[in-house]
Order: sequence, then C-alpha cells, then structure tokens
Amino acid sequence: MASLPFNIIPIKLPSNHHDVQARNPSSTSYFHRVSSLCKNGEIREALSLVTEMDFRNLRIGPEIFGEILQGCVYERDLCTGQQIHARILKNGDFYARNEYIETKLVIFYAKCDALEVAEVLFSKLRVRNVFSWAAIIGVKCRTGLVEGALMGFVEMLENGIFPDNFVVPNVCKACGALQWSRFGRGVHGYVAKAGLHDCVFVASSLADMYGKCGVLDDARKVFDEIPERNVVAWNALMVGYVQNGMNEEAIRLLSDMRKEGIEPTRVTVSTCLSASANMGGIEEGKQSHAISIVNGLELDNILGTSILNFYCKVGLIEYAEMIFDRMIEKDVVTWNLLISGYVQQGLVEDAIYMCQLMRLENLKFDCVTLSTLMSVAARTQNVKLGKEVQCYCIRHSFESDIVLASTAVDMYAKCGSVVDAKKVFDSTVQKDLILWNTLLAAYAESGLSGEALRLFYEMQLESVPLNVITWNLIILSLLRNGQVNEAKEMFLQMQSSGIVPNLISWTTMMNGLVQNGCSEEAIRFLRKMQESGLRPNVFGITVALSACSNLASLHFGRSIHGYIIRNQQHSSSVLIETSLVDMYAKCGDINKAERVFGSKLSRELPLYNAMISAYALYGNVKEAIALYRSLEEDVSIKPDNITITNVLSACNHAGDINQAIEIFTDMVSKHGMKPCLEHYGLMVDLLASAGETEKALSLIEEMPYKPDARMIQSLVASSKKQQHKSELMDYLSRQLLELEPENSGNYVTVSNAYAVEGSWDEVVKMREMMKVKGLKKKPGCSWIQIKGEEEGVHVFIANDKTHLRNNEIRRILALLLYDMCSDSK
DNA sequence: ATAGGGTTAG
Repeated sequence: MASLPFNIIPIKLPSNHHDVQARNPSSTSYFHRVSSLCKNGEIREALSLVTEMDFRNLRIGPEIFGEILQGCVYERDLCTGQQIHARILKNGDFYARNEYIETKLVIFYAKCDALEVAEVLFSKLRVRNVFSWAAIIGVKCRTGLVEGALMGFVEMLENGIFPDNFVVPNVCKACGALQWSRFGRGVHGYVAKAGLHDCVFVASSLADMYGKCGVLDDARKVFDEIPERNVVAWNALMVGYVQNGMNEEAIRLLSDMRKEGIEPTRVTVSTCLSASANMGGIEEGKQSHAISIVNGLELDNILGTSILNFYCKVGLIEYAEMIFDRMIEKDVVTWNLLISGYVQQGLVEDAIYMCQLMRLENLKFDCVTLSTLMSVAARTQNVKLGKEVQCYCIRHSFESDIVLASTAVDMYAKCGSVVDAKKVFDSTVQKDLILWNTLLAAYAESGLSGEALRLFYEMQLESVPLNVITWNLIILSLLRNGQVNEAKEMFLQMQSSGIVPNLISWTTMMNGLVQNGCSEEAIRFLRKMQESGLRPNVFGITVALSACSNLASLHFGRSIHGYIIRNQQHSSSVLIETSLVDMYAKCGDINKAERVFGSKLSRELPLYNAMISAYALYGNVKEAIALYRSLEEDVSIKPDNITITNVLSACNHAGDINQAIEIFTDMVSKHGMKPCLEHYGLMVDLLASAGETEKALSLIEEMPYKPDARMIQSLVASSKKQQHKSELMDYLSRQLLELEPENSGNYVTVSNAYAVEGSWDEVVKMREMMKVKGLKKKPGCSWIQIKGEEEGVHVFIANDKTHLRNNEIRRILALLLYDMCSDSK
C-alpha cells in the first residue's frame, strides 16, 4: 500500500460497522450491489436501490441504467425495461445520447422481440457498432424476417463493420430458412477469410445451414473439420440428415457420437425418434426411448411428444397411450398426436372420444385437431360430423384458415357432395393453389371433366400459377370421363407450359389408358416414362401388368417381370406378386403363374385369391378347391368375399354344383361370413345352367338382396337352352336391356357376349344404341380389343369390375392362348 | 465497471 501524505489515527469501527456502511454507501458500492442483483434476476430490488440513491442525492450514472437494462435483457422483462427507458429519457440528453446506453436499449428491445421499437432506435443511432447490428439481425431472424436479416448483414459489411462469430450464426440460420445455399456459401467464404471457422458456434450453424439447404455433403465436411465438436454440432448434422430423409445416417450418427463419449441431449433423442418414425424403425425408436430414460433426460413436453409421435407413426398405439398418460403437461399438440394416431389406426371412435375428453379438459381445438376431425369425416363419409366441424370452425373464427377450407372441400367431395364442396370453395376469400387443386380433385375423381375444365380456365384467368398437381388432376378428370385424346393433348400441353411430368402424371396416364382400353399405348407410356429417368412405383407396375393381361401379351409381361427382378426394391411387394400371378394366368401361362405363386415363402390372402382366380379361369376346379382348403387350414389367414367368389366361379366353370353348395354353406357355418350378391349370383348361375331352375328361383327369394339383371339373364338362359344360339342372344339382350335400360354396363355385357359369338355387326349395333341413348361407358368398365394370332380373331373383353360374363370370355381366351403357348413349346 | 450466439415435436 502506498503511504499516505498524512497520518491517520486509526479509529475503532463499531461492531455494527456493516450497517453503517449500508446506511452510508458510496455510488460505487451501489453500482456493485445493483450489478449483482441484476445478475441474479432481481431487477425490482435493483430498481428500489436506484430510488434509494435518488433520496440520498447520489449521482446515478449511465452505467447504473446500463446494468439494470442488462438485467432486463437476461430476464426478457419488457415492462421494467420500458420504465428504465422512461427514466433515461427524463434524465436528459447526457443519458439518452450516450452511445453505450443507446446501443443497450436497441439490444434490450431486440431481445424482447419488440422489433418496431428496436428498429426506430437503431435508425436514430449515430454510431452503429457490431453489437447493435447483431441485435437487429438477431431479432429479424427470430421474428421470421429472414430476408431482412440478410439485408442487414450485407448493409453491415457495406458500412465497414465486420460481422463477428456472434452475428454469423444468425445469418446462417436465415440462409437455411430461405434455403439460399449460394448466399450461405458466400457467408462460409467470409467465415474462412475472417478466421471464424474454428468457433464451434459458427461451424455448427454452417453445418446446420448446409443441412437445411439439402447440401449434406458440405454439412458433413464442415462438421468433420470442427476441432472440438460439442453435442450441438452433432445434433445439427443429425437434424440435417433427418430433414433430408437420410434417416439411417442420422441413427448411425447417434452411435458414432456415443462412441466419442458425447452425451446425447433431448434434442438428440428427439431427432433420432423422428428419424425412427420416418423410416418405421421400431427397434431404433425404442433404443432412443431407452437412451432418454438411461440418461435421465427429463420427460418434458417436447421430448414426450417426440416419443408419442414415434409410437403413433409406427402403429404401436398402446405404447403411445402409455406415454400420453404419463405426460404431465399435455398441450394441444400432445392431444392432436394421439388423436391422429388413432385415426391412422382406423380407431375413429377412439379419436372422436379423445376430442370430447380434450374439450372436457378445457383445451381448445386448434387447426390441426379440426383438420384431423375433418379427415375423419371424409374417411368415414360422415357428413354430419363434417358439418359439425365446419360449424365449430365458423364459431371459433377458423373460417379464414386456408388449410381447413381445403380439408372441408375434400370432406364434402369424399362424402359425394360436390355442390357443398364448391360452396366452401366459393366462401373462402383468400384462395391458394392447394384449395383450387382440392376442388379440381373433387371434379376429377367424379369424372366431371366439364366442371374441371371450367375451373382450370378460371384458374388461368385469375392467374393462379398451375403446378404439376393441377395438370395431373385435369388429365385425371378427362381420363375418368373416357376422353383419352383430350387427356393426351393435355399431357403435351403441360410439357409445353414448362411443367415436367412427375411419377403421378405418368402413372395417371398409364392407368387411364388401361381403363379406357388402350393398353398398348399404356405400355408405350411406361417406356417413355423410363426414358425420362423415372422408375415406376408399385402401383405403376401393377397397372403395366394389367395392361399386359388385357393385351394377353406374354412378351410384354415377361419383360416387365424381368424389370421387377432387376429392380429388387419391388420384388417383395404382395401387390406385385399378385399382379404377376394374374398376368401370367391371363396371358395363358398357368404354369408360370403357379411358379410365381409357389416361389413365395410368406403367402398372403391377395396372392391366394389371385391363384384361385387363375385356376378358375382355366376351369381347374380341383386345384382351386385344394388351394382353398389349404388356406382354410392356415390359421393366420381368413378367406374373404373375393376368395369365395373365385372358388365359386371355379366350380361354376367346371359345372361342379356339389362342391359349390359345400363351399357356400361352409362360408356361413365355418367362417361366419355373410354371402354377398355376387356369391348368390354365382350359385344361381350354377343351378340355372344345371337346369335346376326351381332351386335357383328359391335361392333368389331367400337371399337378403334384390336380384340383379344378371340373375334374370341366367334364369332365362336356363329355360331357353334348346333355342338357337343367336336367337337366344337376341332374347337375352332384350331382357337385359329392358330390365335396366339406362345401365350402360348391360350394353357392355351384351356386346361382349356378341363378341364371343363373333357377331361383329351386333357389337357395332350395341355401341350405336348406346350412342343414341346418350349413355356413356362407366369408368373401369370398358372394351378391350385383343388381337389374336389367327387372322380375323377379334375378341372384345371387359375388365373385372363389370360383369362376371367377362371371366367366361377371359377363360375362353386364356385357354386359346394356353393352346398357343403349348404349341410353340 | 460495458453488450450477444447455434439445434428439437404436430
């Protein structure tokens, strides 16, 4: 200690000297006390100290206000901060025009997300330093004005202020949000130049930015070069992987980081859970759940909902329920997740019950709850529920919610009320593309191509930008209405308007062509689609295979089978295996159908059904029944209506009445099934063709359905057996067409029957009659022209959805082709 | 006596 220029007589301090000091403290000690109170978040106490200073006439300098403002920043206490701001203004320019205080105020308002005030104060600053710039860029980022944040960054550089490692993370975040990878790359360049790349904050936000922009290679590169990676860096990369569908990589990252001894956080576990949910990885998700328990991570709302979301997505609804019950703070999100989990599992009743419970807990439905409920109404075709939801929306001012408007349009469309769908559409003031497309989808699904086209032109008049979905829907509407040429024209127009057809576009065209009897063209479209670099999905392949069946083209069928084998991703799909069995059978190669069926270890019902149907086609009743019996012995599979239809039609083709009766009675007694109209129809057919007209009649009387035209046709046929064939056909056709003169399907049936007879004049006559009557062929019911190998063999067949008569035609055709196949061997 | 930052669920 330096010696003093004079002597001080040491005085004895009183025992309560601390109190004395408290009663007579200096400005400095006040400053320290204010400072420490503020750091502990006790701002009101700090404020009362300032009042005390005022009483004592002590000088209250700007640094005191600075400290308290800093406390308000920590606490995000807007109200107290505003009071301080007022005092500063009252104290005059010495305080209010102090650079430190001015900057601090900008930071304070920015931190409290009061963007407008912060901007006004910022604009009045005489000196803008790196701190105020960082505050402004930060608040713009947080409030979603990301473009503004980037503008700020640029302006800051232009003004010669160099962004530091506190500014860059926000700039990266803005680039990521906008997916401006090129801007981001520029920032990366600045980081390298400014030597900020070693900062873990900067590096992990760069990795995050690249991840958000979908440039995962660069995200990885940045991540790998971080000298000391913390858990946030790992999390950022992991999130990037998950957001780009690279779920496996994300899971691998979890084990890598654990190997390096980095403890996962709630963010880590949450991210892994969504990766697991996305890839349907039950084990991975359960592991993540276990890690959260082992690491003692607090089951907060976010982690809880992640776990809940995972169990809902993978269909483990009981686990989801357990998590839900154990969560303490349940918010709307929690409830929404479980509710939509129920809906995904088809547990509609539970979903509705949960909604009621949610209301009892005094939680309000939000737009997610309401759109889930609306989709329940659509799925169950429950207009009453849909209307209730819509009323709730109106009462709670959700009318302007564009997402809900779209789900309401969809709901009415699915419930068959296009008019109400249009009403919702019209009443929505601000229409977006999704809303337009939803109404367009309603028209397209019902084949209302006229309405669809009108809407399509209206969209162009209102300059709504059309996307690929719009074009796909307009094409679908045309195809559903049988306007093949118009659809092809639209397909070309779409491309010339600069929209590249996607997988759905091609598949829609292919399916529509097949449905409208243009199978050859459908195959050509498949080829063109592959040339454009797209691979067909499971549905596309089944469509292509049904085209082969319609064309009876073993050649095309085999080449598609080859494609399936080469692209192994589809080879295990039951849908495709089923289509393959069906295709080989219909193309005349029952042996190959059997081989495809036999090569599968796990057999599922559709596959059995297809094989039984194939046997039926060939009249191989023994094999069909044997397969049916072996299915009955397998406890894991239960026959369905289609199985019974297929076995019965096998009996039908073989005229095996006893077997048919046995199966018919078994289905009720053994399996507790209820025969459908089609089953009765087959039985009537069998009885009638065996000359048992009386029995057939009594079966019709005892069945719980109205008889259809076909049953009458069978009965008529059985009683007119002796007549000349063509006379019979004339008779039948009159009967059939008189019974349901407006049913276009009947015309197809009759015309196909004539086709089998080879009476081409009659086929043409039928078509003309339809034209005169203004009847249109229904979707899914069509003539398909088959060109046989022999000259002059033209057979018209219709597809499965029309009448059973088609199977008979198919059978003849299949046998014909089978003979041809055997000949060529 | 003086300032601030990145990641997560529907």
